[in-house]
Amino acid sequence: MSGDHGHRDSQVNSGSKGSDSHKHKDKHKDKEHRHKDHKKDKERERVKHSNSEHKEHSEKKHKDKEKLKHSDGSSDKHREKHKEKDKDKEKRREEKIKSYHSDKPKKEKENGYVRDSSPAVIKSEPEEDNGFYPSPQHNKTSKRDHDDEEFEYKPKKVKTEHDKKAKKRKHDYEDDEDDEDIKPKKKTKDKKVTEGKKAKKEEEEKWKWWEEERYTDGSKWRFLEHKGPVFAPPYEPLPDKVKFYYDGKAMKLSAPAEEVATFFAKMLEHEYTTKDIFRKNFFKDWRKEMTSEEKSKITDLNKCNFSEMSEYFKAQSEARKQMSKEEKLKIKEENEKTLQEYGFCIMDNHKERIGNFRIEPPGLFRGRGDHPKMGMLKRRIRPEDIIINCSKDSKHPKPPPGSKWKEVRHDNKVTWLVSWTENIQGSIKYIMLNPSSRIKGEKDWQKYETARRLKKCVDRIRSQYRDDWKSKEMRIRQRAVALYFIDKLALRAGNEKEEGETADTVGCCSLRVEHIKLYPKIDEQEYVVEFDFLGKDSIRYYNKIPVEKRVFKNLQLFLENKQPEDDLFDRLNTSILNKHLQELMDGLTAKVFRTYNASITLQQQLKELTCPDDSIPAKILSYNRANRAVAILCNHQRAPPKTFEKSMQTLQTKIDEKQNQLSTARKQLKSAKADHKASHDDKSKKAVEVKRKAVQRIEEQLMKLQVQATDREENKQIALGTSKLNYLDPRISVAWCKKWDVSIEKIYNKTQREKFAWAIDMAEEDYEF
DNA sequence: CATAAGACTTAGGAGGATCATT
DNA sequence: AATGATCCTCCTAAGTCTTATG
Repeated sequence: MSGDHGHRDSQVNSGSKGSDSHKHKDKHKDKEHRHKDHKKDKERERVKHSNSEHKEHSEKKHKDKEKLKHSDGSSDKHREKHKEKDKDKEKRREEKIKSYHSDKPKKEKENGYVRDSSPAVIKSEPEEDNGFYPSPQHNKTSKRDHDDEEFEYKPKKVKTEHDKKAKKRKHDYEDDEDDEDIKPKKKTKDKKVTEGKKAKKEEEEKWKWWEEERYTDGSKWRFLEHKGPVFAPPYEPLPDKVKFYYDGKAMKLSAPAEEVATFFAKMLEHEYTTKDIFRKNFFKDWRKEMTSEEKSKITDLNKCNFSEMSEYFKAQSEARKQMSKEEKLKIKEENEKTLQEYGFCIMDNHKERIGNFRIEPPGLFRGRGDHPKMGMLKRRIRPEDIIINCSKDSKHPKPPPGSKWKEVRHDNKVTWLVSWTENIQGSIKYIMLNPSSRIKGEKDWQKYETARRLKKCVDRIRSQYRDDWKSKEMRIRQRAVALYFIDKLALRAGNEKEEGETADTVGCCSLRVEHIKLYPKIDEQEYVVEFDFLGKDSIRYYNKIPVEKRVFKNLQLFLENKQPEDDLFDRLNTSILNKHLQELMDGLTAKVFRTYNASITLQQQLKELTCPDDSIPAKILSYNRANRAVAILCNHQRAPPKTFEKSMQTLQTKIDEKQNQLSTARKQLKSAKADHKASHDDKSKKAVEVKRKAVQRIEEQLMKLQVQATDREENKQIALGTSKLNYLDPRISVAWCKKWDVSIEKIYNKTQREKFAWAIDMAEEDYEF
């Protein structure tokens, strides 16, 4: 793919050579992408630069005179000429409160154990076990061999039953591969027993899969039984009174055509429906559903009037909101029932929650950003499209009466229960387990362990890629510069995408010339690179950042003789990069850097920002700020809430009111004091106390409001959720909570606590990422 | 090797549920 | 109780990376 980029049409972008391709026309024109104002870039910078892990070693002088050969043998005209004393331009953010931590790295356990699969009774995690599933009697297998990076650690047997003794035991595998040597013998839980006994009891019933051994033969389970998916409800034709009009005349549509029409009608309010591509795609697919009469009659979407249908749906949703309590309750119970029936499966003796047990209903495809396929019909999935995956010896799910599954297979090398092929991109969709499940949790845990292993060798890797900036080979220089971006800026890898099939977005390896600008000198800074491109989900990445001279020179070199739409790294792709990374560290891929940098940033920001004397709300603000630093690093954005300005205003009004209250209260306190001085009697003394309390209370309230305001303002267009859920080692947060006596509920909601149960259970306050 | 298919993680938004305020 | 703000859950698209295939 990178080979053919030579001469793309670029009229839109820079007006140079017109030619054959239209690929990149109009990009960045779509107002719908959030082009965030650049305010936050400042903040991004701040965060980055305060990240000591990222500190760039200021260079001595390198005379790099050596010639660089393109690997195709072309020329050595690229030489770098300048001596340099490449200064660390980065201003560090002044140190805040310094660590109150002893900072000595404690050794943590890696999750490198081997599961012992002795059979156990089914534990039902969710409160009620309705006895729906027969208990599987097999699973007699013993040891599973190990398949991943944690080989080095000696396995230890852990029993599966969950009596109290069992749970006190900590899996203590030390990794022996490095310099740390002390085993902090974790004393069995010395944690306080503050929790109510009810909570405690429940907790004890939870299955602690993390105390068990893992499969090591590549199999994901031994036994799997489930009820299959829940299908979308069948189409219910509109009442006759709801009319569709074509060219001003009412027209009764056949059921299939009507159904597709309702999809459009339901989106009428959305600006999607005003877009050309959307309308074109929709109309094309809609016509396919029409009878031949309809097809011949309906030839112009602009003559279609869906407004009655649209009104009807609005009225319906209004009616739904107005439903009585009982009706709502009934629906809720209904949902609960399907959840209980279809929402769980049995995997290896445990009842586990399924993530998405409902099949995606038909509708119009809504791609993100400038998606060429937006508006296409996403067709209804039937049992005949469905592949079921389960144990041979399980009770197989039954297809709905009168239908058959496409296939039933028994593949325990994969984790999914159900799959089907979607018609828009032709990709496969799956039904898998909930994040709280063992199978997801283990993987998640392992992800963080890999990132922690990177921590141990990141210095080596960094110095290596710095060396590689000087390589004679172009491909190596490109690889090294790309890796630098991935490490420093937490960019995504950037796989190639099929042109014209998806929105035009890029990641690191797929950056094009047009996505960066070089400024040898700008605003007091040297060697500045400006990034401006659309990343995943068409979220804009904008950043202007000084880089090391050598990187800058390399970039200039990479840009030579290229058109804006050419690949910046024309000799690199993600598989080359990942292959290289694999050689540097077992299990290392580009995305590990994101995880690593995110987690290490959180840990470090928490250290920096948390003041021991702060109140709990202030500590939580600090936590949110640390979280925010990560979100900025990873460019996790959100649309500013619709009502943001207004709600900010009301909050400000409240603050003003509070301030007035406060000054009144202070005056009263003063005069009470004066009274007391004059009279010295008991009564006035009491009055003083009362007023004092009042002032104090109001001060606290005011503080809280102000904290809230700051937090909200800073969070305007930053999404914290994604990093919290996917990038931050939860043990860092758990440890922080323990250390500062902040209850975990303040940081994680219920779902999050379920997902991170392993971390909550095992991390102590001295946990070090 | 290159490419496609497959599996699984990461992502922001919609809309309902819940909470706070009046 | 009504209303509005906020939180949470679900949804499913869009990535990454691995594995299979030619």
